[in-house]
Amino acid sequence: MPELPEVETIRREIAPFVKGKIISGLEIKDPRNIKGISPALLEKKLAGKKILGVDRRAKYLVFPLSPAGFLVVHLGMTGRLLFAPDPYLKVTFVFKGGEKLYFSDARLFGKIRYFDADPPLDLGPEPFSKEFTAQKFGEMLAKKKTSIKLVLLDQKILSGVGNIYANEALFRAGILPKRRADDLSETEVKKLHKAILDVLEEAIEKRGTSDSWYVDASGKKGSFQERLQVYGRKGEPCFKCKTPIERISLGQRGTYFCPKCQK
DNA sequence: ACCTAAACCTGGGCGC
DNA sequence: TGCGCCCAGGTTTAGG
Repeated sequence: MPELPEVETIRREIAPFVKGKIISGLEIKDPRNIKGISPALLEKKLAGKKILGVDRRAKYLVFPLSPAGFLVVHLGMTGRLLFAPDPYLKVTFVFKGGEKLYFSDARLFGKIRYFDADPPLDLGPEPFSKEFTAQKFGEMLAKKKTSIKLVLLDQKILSGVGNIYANEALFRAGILPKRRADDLSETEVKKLHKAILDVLEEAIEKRGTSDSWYVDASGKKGSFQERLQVYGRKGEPCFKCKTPIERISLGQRGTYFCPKCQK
């Protein structure tokens, strides 16, 4: 599923392609990913607008438009932005000159939105921003009584981390997913803070995790799935201590950990 | 205010 | 081979 590293990989790939292009229209094969605006009005709002660039805010892609407006795309779980269509094509963005960018989404959890003004996405700090310090992270965690795993998935606390990287960061920090967030020691908070940044950085370097659906805009898989240490490894031996990786459900999500390496 | 759980979706994997 | 069941989970919404 696309989390920060996957969305960032796509952003870097499509930015040079779309920047400066003028949207001439949409080809809507299935309108169900278009949210908060009718397909007809979306097309009217986009037609004739120039794309100024592509920003990433957590897992969202934001396309600022000229003379005004913002196109916002969230890939959900199986959403894709592609240079060539695939079998799950839903919406095609057509540019002046005839070039196209394709949005596909098998499970329809992705969202295409439009805002006249800067989109209010209600997100917590970006992991790579200067606001995300170990100290501030600790202050936020101290207010949360729920499990650290669920706090990492809360986009209002820290934005961009999803299920795969939450699991992996907790393994790297040696912290059990069900530990209460407000129970972590200062040392643990620092380790977790570093683990989050490290795992996201490495995953961007590897162009994301193609565990199931994710591919980049060219249709190519990432390679971070080869580096996963706990996610999806239920019953398989921990790479550090050989203890079988366990799977529990937290917040209705698959949660993987090593019962020996994580405390 | 805070937290939990259901709902949204459907392709793919699995068991029979 | 084919059918049916169940799982995957980011975000929103509803309920406690």
